[in-house]
Amino acid sequence: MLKFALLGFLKYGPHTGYELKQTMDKSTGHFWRAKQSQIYTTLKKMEKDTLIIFHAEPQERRPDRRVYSINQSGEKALQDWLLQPVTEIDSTKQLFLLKLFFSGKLEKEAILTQLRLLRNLHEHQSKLYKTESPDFIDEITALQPALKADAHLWEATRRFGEAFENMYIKWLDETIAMIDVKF
Amino acid sequence: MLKFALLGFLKYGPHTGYELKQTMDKSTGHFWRAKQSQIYTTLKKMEKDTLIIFHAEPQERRPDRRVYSINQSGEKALQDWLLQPVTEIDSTKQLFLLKLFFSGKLEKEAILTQLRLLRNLHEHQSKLYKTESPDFIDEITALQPALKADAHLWEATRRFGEAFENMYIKWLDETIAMIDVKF
DNA sequence: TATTTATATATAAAAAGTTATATATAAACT
DNA sequence: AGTTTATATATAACTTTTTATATATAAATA
Repeated sequence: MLKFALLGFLKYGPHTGYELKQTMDKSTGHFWRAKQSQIYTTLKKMEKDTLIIFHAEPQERRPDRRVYSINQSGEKALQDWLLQPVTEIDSTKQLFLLKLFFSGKLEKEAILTQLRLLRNLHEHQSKLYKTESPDFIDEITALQPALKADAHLWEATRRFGEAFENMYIKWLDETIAMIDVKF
Repeated sequence: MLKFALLGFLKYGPHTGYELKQTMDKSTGHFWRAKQSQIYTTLKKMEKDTLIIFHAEPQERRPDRRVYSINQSGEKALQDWLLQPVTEIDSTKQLFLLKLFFSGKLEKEAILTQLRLLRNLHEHQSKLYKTESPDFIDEITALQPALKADAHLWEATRRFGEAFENMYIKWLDETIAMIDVKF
């Protein structure tokens, strides 16, 4: 699936592997990220499959910079994927829930400690979402009117993150309260 | 991480690979599942690493039933993992958000179609959570008082699923409304 | 001045997860 | 009577992802 993320970014313009990593971390990082090594190997494979091309910029005493661009068959693959009807809910692996599920034999305080640690982490994440520039849609629309729809959808994914964190913190608070009472 | 899920289930008693698959699908299936092939290969590896043992029950005209049990080093590995302080938020890959993020150039109706398809799926999932036996905690506590704490934590994971689905549907409705107005 | 961070490439090895396949019986359904 | 589902085992091949490592410069920070 990383393939489609990379095609998506390349649709906006040519990028090197390094740039794709930076861009991805900053934009889709909350719901889709990849290690640098995976990005490089996936780009290689995509180039072999002729979804993208690259031109090499020679550098002194370093490997060439490989600037990748999407081509027609890449654009088609991206479009097909975007239009392919959604048939399944994303299966999300929640490692923390797995841990909690098997924590029945731990001491009450040990369970509460884990829940409180996670609460701090989500509190922090929640603040990050809330401080992300709230008027960037207007800014982008002013500078690049062609990206107006894109900006609205990017903002929708940010709102998802915000809603997710709010839900998570509420659930943690309720679970902490439940354990306080029942354990 | 599947290793810890399997250790967790084996802590409750011996299971075959087949039984582990069934039990996992029914209990942690919403936030952690695995293919049968992965379960079998992981059990093999865990046995080699002496976290679990098995005794073979011969069967006629079939491979032996391998009934796996957790041993002391498996119990220690599980306990260490449960008590290891949580330091990170689960990184959840949301394929749908990725798709939406890159959908800015699609027609309005194409985006709305995808959002509505996903809404149906989440509506269905939400109902599943709500119809899961609400008084199973009392039932388990009556039959097996030793599992009281476990049952409360299992119920907490169910509540998470319910809260997640509610949040998701609300976000989908807001996003559909936003697109209706802004696109 | 020394260390760290950012820029920039890339590969090797291992772990985790998916898809496909093979075998076989019994019970339930059409 | 024929098909599907549930029970039960398991491997092969492949894809995806993570972890670790190697190289090298320039700029910023301590």
